[in-house]
Amino acid sequence: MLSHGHPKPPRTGRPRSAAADEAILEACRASLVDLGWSKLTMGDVATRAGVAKTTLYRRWAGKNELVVDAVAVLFDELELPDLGSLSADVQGVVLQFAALLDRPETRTALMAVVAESTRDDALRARIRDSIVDRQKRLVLLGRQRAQQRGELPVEPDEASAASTADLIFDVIAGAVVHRTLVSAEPVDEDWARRFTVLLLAGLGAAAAT
Amino acid sequence: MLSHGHPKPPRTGRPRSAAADEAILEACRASLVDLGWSKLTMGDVATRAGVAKTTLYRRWAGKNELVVDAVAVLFDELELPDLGSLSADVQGVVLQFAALLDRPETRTALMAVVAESTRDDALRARIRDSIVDRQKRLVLLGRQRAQQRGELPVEPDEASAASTADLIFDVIAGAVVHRTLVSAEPVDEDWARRFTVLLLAGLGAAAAT
DNA sequence: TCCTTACGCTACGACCCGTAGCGTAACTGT
DNA sequence: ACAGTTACGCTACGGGTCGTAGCGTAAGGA
Repeated sequence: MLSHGHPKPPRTGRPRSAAADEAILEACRASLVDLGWSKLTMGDVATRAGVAKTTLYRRWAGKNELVVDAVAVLFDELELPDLGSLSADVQGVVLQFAALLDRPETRTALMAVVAESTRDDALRARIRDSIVDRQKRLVLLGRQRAQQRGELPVEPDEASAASTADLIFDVIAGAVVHRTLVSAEPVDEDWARRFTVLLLAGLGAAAAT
Repeated sequence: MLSHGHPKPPRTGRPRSAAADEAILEACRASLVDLGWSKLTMGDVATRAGVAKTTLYRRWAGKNELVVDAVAVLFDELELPDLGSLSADVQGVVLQFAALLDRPETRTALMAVVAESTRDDALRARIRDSIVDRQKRLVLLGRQRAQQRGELPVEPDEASAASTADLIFDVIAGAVVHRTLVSAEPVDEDWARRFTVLLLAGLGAAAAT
């Protein structure tokens, strides 16, 4: 879904082509694979999608916004499979996130749009809404399940619970991204297992404090 | 030092101006602050540095390589102060790294060049040599000190020791970068303390495995 | 002094940007 | 059926950046 709170879908005139929307996003992802972020151009995406360049500019302000929407849908497939234990759940989501970062579209696009967002608050908000929150949801859901299983205590203080979740989220997402894109080494089962052991042990200690 | 193993410094002819080198890198950092990564141009850097645009291209292949070198020197100031305990050392290096990421030059440049490096192996090697290894050095030094203090056991297996160090490095650097640039929330003393508690407890558990 | 390399400067073709203008297509209300 | 409204495709354009070539000059070394 790319509805970002469109205030006015006008009730008259020719409606926008939903097929064109999907064709453009698909063409954008293909262009990311072939050309990468830096060499991707609006004209190329338009040509691949079979639409006019002006059509792109009627829907997106520029390259940044278009790529965020094109990549965001890939994060929809992130699910938290209930594997029976917190350890297995964490390991599963780590491997799932790593698999997403293995795709050439996300590799080249994710860091680039985050870099752009350091000077563009609206872009950062768009990334947060359509990408980051989708990941953070998994952390919150995973904690909830662990609490139901009795693996984690139910924190009474709501504010501290939220900041702990933020901490966990930054550690998980940050470590996987750094391992994949900076260290450029694979996130395999062995790494995921070692990381999960470290994280859960740390979680227990942090809760005791 | 920006010597990247220059194979042949020619022994004849007019030597390159070292003053121009420094002026260009300084101009590049200033341009990053004012314009950000995406709007930074080679022409603008040349004008600020008071040199001709062709002089830039004689030394750097393009914007990516220039910015890496311009930002790399900022990572020279990273030090591991001996604060007496592993906990204090980790906390100190986290805050130091966060302070570096608070600078507008690094905020806008670091993620951008990493994004570019996903499609450019030579660029990734340059980043590794001049930036990543400078950070990783702190992790190795910190572990060495902790082992001398008896806070960490000396691992007999060299391979597993290396991969553990890699894991720690990705967790620390990844979490700080993600917190700062993706979550866009400050790495203050409280966050650093909570993160350190989590990391060290996890480290102990990982060593026991 | 000659040779070699670096530098500043200008100019250039190529590419991409983002927009304006226009004719046409699609859908809506009367 | 018809007029009103919006989307679309297409062309063209000024503006900007890229990366390079060419030339004359400056700064060292044999």
